[in-house]
Amino acid sequence: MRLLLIEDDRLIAEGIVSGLKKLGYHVEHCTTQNQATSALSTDTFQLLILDLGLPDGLAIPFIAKVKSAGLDAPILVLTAWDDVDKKVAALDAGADDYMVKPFDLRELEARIRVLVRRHQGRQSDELQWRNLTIDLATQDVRVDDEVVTLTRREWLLLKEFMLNPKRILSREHLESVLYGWDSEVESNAIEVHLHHLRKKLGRTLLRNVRGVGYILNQDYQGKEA
Amino acid sequence: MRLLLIEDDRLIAEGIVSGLKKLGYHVEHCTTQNQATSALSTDTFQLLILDLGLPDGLAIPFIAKVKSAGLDAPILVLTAWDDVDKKVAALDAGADDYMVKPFDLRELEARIRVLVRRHQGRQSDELQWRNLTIDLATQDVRVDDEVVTLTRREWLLLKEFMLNPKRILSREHLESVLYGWDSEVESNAIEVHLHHLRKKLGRTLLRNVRGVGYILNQDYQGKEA
DNA sequence: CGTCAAATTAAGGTTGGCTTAAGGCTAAAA
DNA sequence: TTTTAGCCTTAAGCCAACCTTAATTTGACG
Repeated sequence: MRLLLIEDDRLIAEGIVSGLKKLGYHVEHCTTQNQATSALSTDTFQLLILDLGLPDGLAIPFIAKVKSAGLDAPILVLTAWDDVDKKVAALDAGADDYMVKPFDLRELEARIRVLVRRHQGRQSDELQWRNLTIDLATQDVRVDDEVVTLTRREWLLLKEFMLNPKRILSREHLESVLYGWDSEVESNAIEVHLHHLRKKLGRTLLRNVRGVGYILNQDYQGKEA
Repeated sequence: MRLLLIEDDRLIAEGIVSGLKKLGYHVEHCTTQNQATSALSTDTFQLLILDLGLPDGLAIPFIAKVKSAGLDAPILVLTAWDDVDKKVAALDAGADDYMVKPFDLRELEARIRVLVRRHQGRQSDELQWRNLTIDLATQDVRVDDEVVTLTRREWLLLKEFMLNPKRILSREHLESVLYGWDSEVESNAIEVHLHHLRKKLGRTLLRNVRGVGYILNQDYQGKEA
C-alpha cells in the first residue's frame, strides 16, 4: 500500500514514515506542494496525508485542486492544535478526515485503515474469501477457523491478493509490494514466497497465468483440496 | 500514561509529580497557560490536571478553548478552599471533575483512574482476558485465581497489553510506556521485561510479530500450557 | 520433442529475538 | 548514614526464523 506524506517537519515525518513502514506501508515523503504535485503526477497512491501548516501555505486550495483533478484517494489532513479551525475549511475542500497534532501513531494507523477500507467499500478489517479470512489489524490468518502463521513477506503478498481478488497480479507488481518499486531483487524470491503460501494455505490457493502473473484461484477449497 | 499538570505552586506540584510517577504515570508539569498550550501542541496527554488559581488567571476560558479545539482528554481541576465557587464555572466550561485542595494523593489517583476509565469507555477497573485478570485499582494480577506478583515495569507492560488486546504494540511504543517518549534506552530492556512476564504468566502469553512488535496471544492457556 | 516459464528444494547468510548473568541503581530498613 | 534487598539495565552469546539465491525438476505449450 502506497501512501504519500506531505509534511515539512522532518522529525514528525521521520516518525510517521518509520512507524508506517514497519506495518508494511510504503510511504513516500515530500515537504512541499510542488513536490507533492509532481509525485502525484508520476505515481499513484492509496492515500494522502497532508499537513495543513506547510510553509508554502495554502493547503486548502491544494486539496481542492487535487480533488477536482480527479484524484480519488482519500486525504487525511494533519493540523496543529492551535489552528484547528482550518480543519473545517479542509474538510469543505474535500479532505476526508483530520487529526490534531500531536497524535498517537496507533491512532494514525487506525484512521488510515478506516479511510482505505471505506474507500474500497469494505465494512470491517476482516477480509474473507472462500474458506480464508485475514484480519488487517492483527495480521491473523485463518483457514476454516484454523489459525495459520505467516511471515512478513508472506503476509504482505496474501494481503495484496485478498485486496485484489479477481485480478491478475504481475510479478513486478508483487515485487513492488514487498520492496517498493525500486526493487533490487534479481531472483525468484517472489516465487519462493508464493510457494510457501501455497504450502501453508493449500496447493490450490493461487493460479498462475503463464507469462502474466498470479491470481486467487476460484476453485480454492482450503488447506487440503 | 501521560498526564499534564498545570500548577504554579512548586511544592504541591512536586508532591503530585513524584507521587504519580511512582504509580507509573508520566507527568509533565508546567506553571502557566502558555506553557500548557505549547506542551499540548507538541505532546499528547491522556488527562489534564489544572489548578484554577493560576497566576495568569482566566483558567475558565482556557478550559473552554482547549475543549473546543477538539482535545478529548478529560480535565480535572484543582481549586482552593476559598474559591470553590469557581468549580461550577469550570465544570460548565467543560472540566470533567474537580478536587478541593488539599487532598489525599490516593484520592487524586482514584479520580484519575475513574476519568481515564470513563474516557476509554470501560465499566470497571478489572480487565480480563482469557485466564488472566488484572485490577487497575489494586494492581492485582491473577491467573486462574492465583495471584502473581509483578514488578513496576512488568505491571506497566502487562497493563498496556490488556488495554490494547488485539493490537500489535511496537517496541518503541512499549518503550514510551515505560520511559515516556524521550526514551534514551539503547538496549533490550523491553525484551528482558517481557521475558520475565512470560516466565511469571506463561510462555504463551505474548506472541511476537517479527519486525513489528508484540501482541497478546489468542492461544494463551495460562501458566502452564 | 524442445523450449521456456514456473515450481520445488536445499543451502547460506542475515536479522531479530531470547536467554542469562553481571553490575548498578534506588528505596527502604537499620 | 550505611546497609541491604529488590529491581532495572546492559551486554554478550546463542538460537531460530526468515529471506535470498541458485540449482534442479516439473510441466505447459508450441
